Amino acid sequence: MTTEALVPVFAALGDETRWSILAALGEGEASASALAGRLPVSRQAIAKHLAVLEEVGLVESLRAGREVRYRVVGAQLEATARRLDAIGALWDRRLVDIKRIAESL
Amino acid sequence: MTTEALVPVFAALGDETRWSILAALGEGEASASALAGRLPVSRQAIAKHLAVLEEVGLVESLRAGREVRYRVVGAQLEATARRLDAIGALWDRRLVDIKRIAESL
DNA sequence: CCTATGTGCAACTGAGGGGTTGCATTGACC
DNA sequence: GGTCAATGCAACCCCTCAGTTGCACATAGG
Repeated sequence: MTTEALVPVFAALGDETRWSILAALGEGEASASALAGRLPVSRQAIAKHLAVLEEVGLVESLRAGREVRYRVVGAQLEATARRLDAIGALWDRRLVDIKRIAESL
Repeated sequence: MTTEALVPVFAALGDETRWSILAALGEGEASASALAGRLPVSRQAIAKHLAVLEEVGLVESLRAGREVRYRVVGAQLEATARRLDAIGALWDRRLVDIKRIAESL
């Protein structure tokens, strides 16, 4: 569930409208139509965004009769955050190494 | 230095070529021309990417005579990771609250 | 001084993505 | 069964952006 490629996740997070959707979903599950009532974009636009978000695991869907409710997946955000932090630490470590080498000259 | 809007940072991270650049810079400082020798894109394309990365604080530049060397900023990645983790935790907490409410019925 | 190399600026092209409208379909409810 | 609301699908527009080429400018080195 967390083995997804991470670049597409960032691409998904690099859009203001999708953050609006995530923020709205953060206050509780909602369907595409319900979200369309709260955001200044059409239902189809929201449906596309939800498809993107679900593709990268930031959101999950549940059928409830004729409607499809979406829920935010905090775990995916946290997993992404951990990976990002690990990479940053790696880069920092390398810079530290270079500095140490320079100081030892 | 870490008070930047975070959506543009994710947009910057949502591109494979930019990750290639970051990975290459992770092995040490380099100029745009040097990077162009290692990556399958033109120098100007890399220059544009570096401008984007510098704009969001993921990279910093240093003039060295006639060339401009770029360096990755691990701290910015880590700061972004922390913010991401905080948001994920918020959403998780809310889901927990909902669950607790449901169980108390 | 002349040449090499590294940058910067500008214009252009092509593809992808955000957004829209319209229509078909499916399921809930009287 | 008929109606209404929610979803799904498809075509389309527009704009952004990644990438290119071409040329002008600056600087290190012989």
